[in-house]
Amino acid sequence: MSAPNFHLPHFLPYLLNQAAEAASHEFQAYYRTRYGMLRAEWRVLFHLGCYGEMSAKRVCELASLHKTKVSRAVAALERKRFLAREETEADRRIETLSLTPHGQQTFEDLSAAAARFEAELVQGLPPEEVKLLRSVLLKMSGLDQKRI
Amino acid sequence: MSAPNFHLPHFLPYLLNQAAEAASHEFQAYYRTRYGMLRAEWRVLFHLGCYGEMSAKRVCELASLHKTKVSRAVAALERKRFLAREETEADRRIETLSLTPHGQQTFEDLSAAAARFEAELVQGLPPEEVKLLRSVLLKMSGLDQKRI
DNA sequence: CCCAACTGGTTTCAATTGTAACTGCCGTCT
DNA sequence: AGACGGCAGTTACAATTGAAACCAGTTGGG
Repeated sequence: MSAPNFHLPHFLPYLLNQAAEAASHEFQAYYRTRYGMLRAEWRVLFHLGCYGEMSAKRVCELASLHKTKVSRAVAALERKRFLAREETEADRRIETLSLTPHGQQTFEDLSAAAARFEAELVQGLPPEEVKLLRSVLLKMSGLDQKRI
Repeated sequence: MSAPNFHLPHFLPYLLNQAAEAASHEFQAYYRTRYGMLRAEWRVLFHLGCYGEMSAKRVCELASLHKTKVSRAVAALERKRFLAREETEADRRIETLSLTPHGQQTFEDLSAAAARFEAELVQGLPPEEVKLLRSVLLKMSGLDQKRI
């Protein structure tokens, strides 16, 4: 009935969102200004870069992105010649996506940048804490369940 | 030069975003379906509920929300009779925002729900880990710097 | 074989967001 | 006083997103 004395900066979903936003900020500025990419676009690019070719559907599942977002991201990446689509023989509904050399090169630049930003982010934190952080986040995100 | 063997689910900004999204999901469904609120709206509501009346500007700073988002959220909350604005005597540019009784009651319901979702979220995790998680996120988000 | 139900992916349309320009009010310098 | 610059908050317009309808292509039961 009376105010339950709720303390906002202890609320995990809020904390996670704020931390996520703060953590993504610099990287976002990098891929936006340098390659004109949107969030969904670098995610698709990185999935193909990290895991090799796959269908749009698979990207949706792995990245927890809605199919319309992926559809548009793929269209944009194709327009910019970062990826190519190929019709699958066995099932003509499915398009196999893969990076072009240009896309591959861009992925390499971006992943190097990502590594730098991450290093900056965790500098000052004890490695133990970072390790634990990763494992907890992996569990909470459900990313540990997804088979690649 | 060659593929730096970047592993996406180890990349903290990505992990944080995925975890944040997963963690917010249920609570989001709750305030959306039950009160038709948007993200910015519950954030404004919670700031007023937790910290008492303040200006829109102050909400922007504390919540790291852009002023247009806050402006629209305030308009929506006012339309739904959750908050009231009052012109400040000293400086007529500033509007002091405060919850109506109805808004207060809604805040109480939502914060109770939030507490339940959070409990569900951390159940299974050792309290130590949760404590550490919070402190790391607090640092990374910059929320620990903001004076209230 | 054939049609209904389903699936991968796209498009359409409305709702949400971001950027930049705008309003009215305040403070200061002259 | 009065005018220039700055600030709180709003609005207009374009870009992004989400929900639902849509289009092939595929599958499975009769």
